[in-house]
Amino acid sequence: MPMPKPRVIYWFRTDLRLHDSPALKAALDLKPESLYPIWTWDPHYVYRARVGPNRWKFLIDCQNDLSQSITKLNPHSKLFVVREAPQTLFPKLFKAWRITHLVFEKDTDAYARDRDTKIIEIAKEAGIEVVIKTGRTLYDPDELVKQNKGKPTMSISQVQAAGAKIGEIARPIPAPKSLPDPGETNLDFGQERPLKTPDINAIQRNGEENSYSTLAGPNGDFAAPTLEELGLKPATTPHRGGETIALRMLSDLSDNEEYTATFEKPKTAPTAFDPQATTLLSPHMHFGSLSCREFYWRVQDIVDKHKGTASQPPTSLTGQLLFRDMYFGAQAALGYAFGQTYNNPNCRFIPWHLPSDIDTSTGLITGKHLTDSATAQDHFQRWKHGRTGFPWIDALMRQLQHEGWIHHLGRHAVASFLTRGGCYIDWERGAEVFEEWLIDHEAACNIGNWQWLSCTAFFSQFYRVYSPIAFPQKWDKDGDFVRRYVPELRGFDKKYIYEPWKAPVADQRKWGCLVRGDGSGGSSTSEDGDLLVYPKPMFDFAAQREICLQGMKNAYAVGLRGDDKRVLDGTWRKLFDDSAEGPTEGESGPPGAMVAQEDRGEAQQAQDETTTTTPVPKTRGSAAGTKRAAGQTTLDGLVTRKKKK
DNA sequence: GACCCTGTTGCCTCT
DNA sequence: AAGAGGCAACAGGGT
Repeated sequence: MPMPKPRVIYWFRTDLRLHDSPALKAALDLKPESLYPIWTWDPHYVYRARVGPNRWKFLIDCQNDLSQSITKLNPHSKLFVVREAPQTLFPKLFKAWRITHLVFEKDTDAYARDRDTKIIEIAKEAGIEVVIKTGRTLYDPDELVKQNKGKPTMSISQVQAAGAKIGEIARPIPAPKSLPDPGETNLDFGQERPLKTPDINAIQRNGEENSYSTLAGPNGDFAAPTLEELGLKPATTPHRGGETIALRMLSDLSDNEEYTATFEKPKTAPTAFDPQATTLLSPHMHFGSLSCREFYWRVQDIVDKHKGTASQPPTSLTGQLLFRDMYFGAQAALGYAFGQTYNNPNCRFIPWHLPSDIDTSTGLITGKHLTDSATAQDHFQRWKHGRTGFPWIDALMRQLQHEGWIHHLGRHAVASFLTRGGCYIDWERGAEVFEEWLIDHEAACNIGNWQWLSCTAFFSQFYRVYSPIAFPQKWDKDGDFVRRYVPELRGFDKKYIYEPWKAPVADQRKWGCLVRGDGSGGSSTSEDGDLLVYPKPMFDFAAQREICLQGMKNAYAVGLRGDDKRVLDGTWRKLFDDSAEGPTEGESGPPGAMVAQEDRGEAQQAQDETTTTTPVPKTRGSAAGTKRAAGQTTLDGLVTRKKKK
């Protein structure tokens, strides 16, 4: 019996490009009779992962651009976006389109591994040959871990040592010059629709989510969806996706040889916004609209030309990619546990405020959090929505929400502020907000960076606290960045731009904005005329910094990791004073840093904004009262609390 | 065990 | 005006 000619599904995921795709090359090397470029509409992304309209928009840009590029190579082809989960869709497609091979790029994200394992099983059962190639990172994360003695990669030197053992980073592969036709694209089968609830992205929508109404979309043409089809609110980001744009941006970068060769990340300005000080290529890296090897070699060839004056990893441009690989290696080694403190052997345990709710049957965080302190909950909301009263922090958070991107050092500033250097709130809360809003959200990098900045893993010098006043002044003495994103303060003298509450009220009036309240009334006009309002700072930063330092010092001295038995069973509390910062009262309690809470119905929980729950006083134990009365809005009186032992 | 060095990106004061 | 040193001090790897 002659071998059937290959009929191949190429499954696009986080590799939305034609240039330098090792997996796509493998598909073409099969010399297929038919090649189907497919995107499957995974309900995990639609309903379970946090994705705001800006990242959706970037993804759809990438899909449309890729589809057009495919059509340019073969007018009969395009990106076929099929609106069903891959687990149920593929068996039907295999049959209907007489598929022989399934090809895709390896993905080591925790969820992706689970999904792909299942897909491989399904394909095997259907007699389909599966071809998987590494291509998302410089090195295969699993190989990197293997060469790092099987341990998660926790420093750049480990990555460099393990990478050296693997060998030279591959040169990019040119884009294909032609693509085979797809075969027939009949859909003579039913559509399996996912459960629409729980929908973690309900708050992102202002319309009905309709993307599962038909397999091939509303026009039956397999087109990429629109934000309207997804029922999403309009996107506000000025940044655009797609391989065409990414390659142009890379060319613009490499045209500027001096910038490319001498780039040092810590010297770039987080306050620059027109244009930004860094490459803006991170979202393209995430969606694969630019290959990391394409970027690596374009830069490295320029660096080699400028020996002597060129910057070196880790601060150089290629160094940034090494950090990316480092975080992928850590994630590949730890799986789901990488994304949380609970049960994570690599992560320090610190009893932050607003701890994650944990499903003890799976050992995984649920995506909800518990409110141990009404004050912390208020701080969190004010941080998230850019009304802390610290202009530098508020400007960054507003830029993040509106544009979906902020400079790396800006991320440091807001992350330090939320966790170890300000609010003493769980880094997992911050990571969730970044997941929701960043257009370049990469799970491994986001989680890793939050652990870094909160000093729970990768980094430990917690006494290096970022000041919301001094830090931005290194680059922006005049406060132009604040004026751009916090327009209420546009008229303020530079002397007060980072500390507007210190300005005399007469000057505040003259400059058109009063500093008062907590920002809950918005930034519109005050009751007395045309004056704008900007909130007072939500705490005394210097005092709060001391509280955090003491808390960190104490937690470090206790020295627990996330997988310590005492963390798992809640008895870690014995090791902390009741008065220590965080939900530390009593000697035993719920797992992790969870706090007792009243039973609440699912419906009630779903009504709360994303992950928040209403504050509930603790009832455990007689001595275990609330350290802070619900509704308390300042930390006055706590700042002089004496040190533990 | 003691010491030293390194670690992408702190702040403040002094020179 | 850029750089050094003090601040009170971390982990991890090497000797």
